[in-house]
Amino acid sequence: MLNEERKRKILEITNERKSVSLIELAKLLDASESTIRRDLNELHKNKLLKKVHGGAISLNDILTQDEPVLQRQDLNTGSKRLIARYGASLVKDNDVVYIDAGTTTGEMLPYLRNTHAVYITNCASHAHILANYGHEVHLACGILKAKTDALVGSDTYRYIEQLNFTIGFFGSNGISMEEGFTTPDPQEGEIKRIAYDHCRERYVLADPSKFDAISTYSFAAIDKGFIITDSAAPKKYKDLHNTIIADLVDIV
Amino acid sequence: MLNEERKRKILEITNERKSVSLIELAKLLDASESTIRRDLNELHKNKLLKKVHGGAISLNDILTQDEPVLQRQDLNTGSKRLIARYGASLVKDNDVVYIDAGTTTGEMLPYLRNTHAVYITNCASHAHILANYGHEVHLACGILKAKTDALVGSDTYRYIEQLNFTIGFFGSNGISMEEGFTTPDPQEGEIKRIAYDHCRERYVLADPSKFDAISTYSFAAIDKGFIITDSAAPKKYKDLHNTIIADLVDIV
DNA sequence: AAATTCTGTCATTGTCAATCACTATATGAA
DNA sequence: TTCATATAGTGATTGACAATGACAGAATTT
Repeated sequence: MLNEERKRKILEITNERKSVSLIELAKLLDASESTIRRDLNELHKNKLLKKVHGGAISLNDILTQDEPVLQRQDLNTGSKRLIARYGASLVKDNDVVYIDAGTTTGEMLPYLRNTHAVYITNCASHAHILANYGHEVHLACGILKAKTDALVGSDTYRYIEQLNFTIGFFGSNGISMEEGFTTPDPQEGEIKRIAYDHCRERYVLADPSKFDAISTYSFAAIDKGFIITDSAAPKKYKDLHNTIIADLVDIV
Repeated sequence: MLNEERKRKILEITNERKSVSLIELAKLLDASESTIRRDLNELHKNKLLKKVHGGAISLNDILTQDEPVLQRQDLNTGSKRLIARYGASLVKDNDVVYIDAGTTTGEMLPYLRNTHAVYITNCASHAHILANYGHEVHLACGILKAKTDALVGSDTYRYIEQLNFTIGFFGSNGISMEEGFTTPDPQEGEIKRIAYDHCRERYVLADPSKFDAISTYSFAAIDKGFIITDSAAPKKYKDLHNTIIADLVDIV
């Protein structure tokens, strides 16, 4: 890979993920630690990212937002990221993977490294990112919603209806015992429902704040598919037979 | 292979892949490293690509990143912009507008102000931008190509085949009397062709550099639809009955 | 204290610019 | 026509330079 090309990718990855560890960059870009280190030093000198002990963090975010809170320990072990990484590790060769729209599933994208799988999504920005990682990506058709970049409507519905996925990953605004998985937008909910129904294995990624919340549209019952969360989830949800607690040791 | 022909191919490859190594170019074009090196030096001097250690990087890519640097007067009166603005001014209420993938059509997006029209495209980034301007946007399905963000393949073909557009805007890498409108990627070409066929009014946006160039895949004959260009176009093309010369005074 | 990450160094490999020799083509004089 | 000369494009070679990966010892984090 060309030097400049690699540096550009480092920037891209860093900005996309807000923060990234040096070792991960080395693996992702198939270069030695020394090389990445040199790149980071240069990019730091040019004020294109901020180099921190163990990796780098995006500057865009520090400038626009008010949370310079990203610290070293967050590089790999932040709760949301842990859940995302666990989910991503489940993708096997030859899988046909459905990726739901939303920020939670978005966290997964950088960790989806299996290029012997096919990815299908209804989110234009997810598709863009995955394609740039070199994956085969199929994007659903339909009406594009500006805020979420999600495709919705009858075209989207019919497109997904005709497909069958071996595995699917979903976000959910609310998870409750009675109402199951819920989402605020009925249009997006309909798409979630049909996609969910067409997956053989289903995983809902949920940080603990999602539990006991109920949103407008229910797209699946709670006992359909697995919930991936972390140890801070309420006990009654952790005790469900289909709840998975993501932990670093689970991820190879 | 002719000198000029080789240089044109180097540019094509570089822009298509965003970055390419010198050795790869030498193999692809069956020329010595020395020759490619000389070509790259020249192309770099003429600001047609960026030569970096080990190969070359497309300028298109860098330009889109540096866009905010462009001067305001360039934005409105540059030849490409003028063509794009003229094209955009043709959209009427209730139009069903097809927007082709590509940088040329991308220039149009900021000038598309008619929110009483529906926009359909096969380019994820175009769709994203249009949706954020508040338009109703339909995006085609299919396989997402990383470099161009264009959707291609049989799904895309079928999706577009079932639609009818009142007006369509297209880019073209080459325009010649004999071969008509041509584009380098056959997959994208097929989509262009079917979309072109399903438009009532067709406009090809072309800066003067596109004339007398021939690319791989021909998606339409030159007398089908209108060409929008500027006064610097070769006379024989300006004399065509279906060529429109974009001029500031034409745009309200 | 242990583990991880950082800095600086070194040998290796890859790339660069400059140069030379070869070929094909053109030009004009004998 | 035939020959010498000029010109442009190409491929190979070379020493100089840049990039890389590995490693050791220092610094930092846990």
